[in-house]
Amino acid sequence: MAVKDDKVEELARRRGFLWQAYEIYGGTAGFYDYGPLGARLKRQLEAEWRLFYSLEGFFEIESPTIAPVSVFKASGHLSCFSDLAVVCNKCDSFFRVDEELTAGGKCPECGGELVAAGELNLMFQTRIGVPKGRDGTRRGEGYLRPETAQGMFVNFQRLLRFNRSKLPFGVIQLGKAYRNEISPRQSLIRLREFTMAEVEVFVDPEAKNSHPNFDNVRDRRIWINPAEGEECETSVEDAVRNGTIANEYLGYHIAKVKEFLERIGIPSDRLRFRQHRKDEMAHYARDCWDAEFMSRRYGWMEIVGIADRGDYDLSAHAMHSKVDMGVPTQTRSKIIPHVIEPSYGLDRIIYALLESAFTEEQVGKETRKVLRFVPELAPVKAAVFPLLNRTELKQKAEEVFQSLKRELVYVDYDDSGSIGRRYRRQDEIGTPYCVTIDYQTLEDDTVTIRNRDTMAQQRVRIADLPAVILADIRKLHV
RNA sequence: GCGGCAAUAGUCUAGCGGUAGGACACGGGCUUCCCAAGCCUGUAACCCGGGUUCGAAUCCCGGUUGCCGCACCA
Repeated sequence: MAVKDDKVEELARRRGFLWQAYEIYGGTAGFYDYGPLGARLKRQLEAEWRLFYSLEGFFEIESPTIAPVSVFKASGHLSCFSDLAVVCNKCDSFFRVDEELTAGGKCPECGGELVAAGELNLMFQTRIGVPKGRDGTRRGEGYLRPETAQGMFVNFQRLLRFNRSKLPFGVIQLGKAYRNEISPRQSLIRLREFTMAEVEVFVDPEAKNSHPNFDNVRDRRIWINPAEGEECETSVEDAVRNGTIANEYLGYHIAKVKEFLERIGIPSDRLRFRQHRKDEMAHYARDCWDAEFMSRRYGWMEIVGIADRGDYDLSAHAMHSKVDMGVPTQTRSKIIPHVIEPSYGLDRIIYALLESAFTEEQVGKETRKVLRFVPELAPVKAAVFPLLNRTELKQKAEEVFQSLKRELVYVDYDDSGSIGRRYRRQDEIGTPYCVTIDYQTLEDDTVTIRNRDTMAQQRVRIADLPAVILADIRKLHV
């Protein structure tokens, strides 16, 4: 609030998309509220995502957000998150303990002495049930999940049986995850509580190079930034064949991620796929590509991670739980499937959507601000106005409003101020269609539909209104 | 976490020790036959807690939040 805000974020706050959480108590960093329009935008994004992966034949589950410590001992999150931290007693610089940096060592910044600063744990810890046993021992140690993925791995046996013991199959999960970030910043980019949408594809490791639908994506063009070599545009097929992308499954899902992001309105010229270098890869990953969005405000930012997790998770849970995660095969002994995981950060995608939808243009002396959402995601699908503030027009407009609402649900009515002002209000929240009732309507039951992007109007019969608007919305779904 | 800077209506801001002002937005009314027009009118703010002072939005201290840099981002 202090510094002049970015226009997109100012609009998002003013019009009810995004608010700092717990504002009346001064706010809490890393937490955001979605206001009425933001929540609607997000719900619709989630619906599109479900639809997209359900069409792949994947099934959705919903696991708890709290898990006992044993899950994270197995997954590696506990040890990878619980490193000790040291702090310099001279300049207060803060470091994660490693071979070079230990308590008693020298600060690389100023040469001061490093002292232990406690545990650096990025997971929120909690207690499940009564925190102490009769003998005084602590128990019920639990954590808020830092990713939704573990819920799918720990249920692998159930899921496999559900799929009648066949590979491959895909499972999706959408929900909150929590990371106690040291310094959350940049609005929706680094939150402490955020929404993930994760896909786990379980595949026979020997089948990773023969995805049944690879033909559908082989010619897709993608911008890649590989760990070694130059950033370039390439086809999915070439990147897989020359080994830049490790296998067909990974290539296929990179292509699907791009398809989804384009569908929801992220322009492809602001998208690239960047490969992680060995030293930045997560503890579970063999290969990892980030879908990155070019933000005008923050530069390249990760919005989706597509990882080849190998058999890391299933093997780890098999070992810790002593439950067999193997899958019987016809010709070989049991195998542990590999996992290909596209993991979407939905809040970051909401930010990317807001930024890429936002445009300003000069109309006469005024600046017209428009959020050019794809109609599927627009939080208000249509608005109905009486041309003038006259009883007979208002009555008719109210009728049209009520009937349109039954079809489209998310419809606004507005009779305040001039017609131009009302168009602008709707432009600012991205409403794709504005329906205006004028005197001709009273004579022949036709209205004008005004298009958000072109500002052009067409006259249609009231009876045809829902069909005309729905047809336009569905056109985008081919 | 560290350092620097900042915090005034819904939004953007003026004021910088002595009655808190504007613009836009928003509500009500008038006007208006299609793109933020005009007129009248109304609502609305000094981040929180301490201190200094006769008096604090203003100065000092602490906290919170935000921005920038460093670190962190499994």
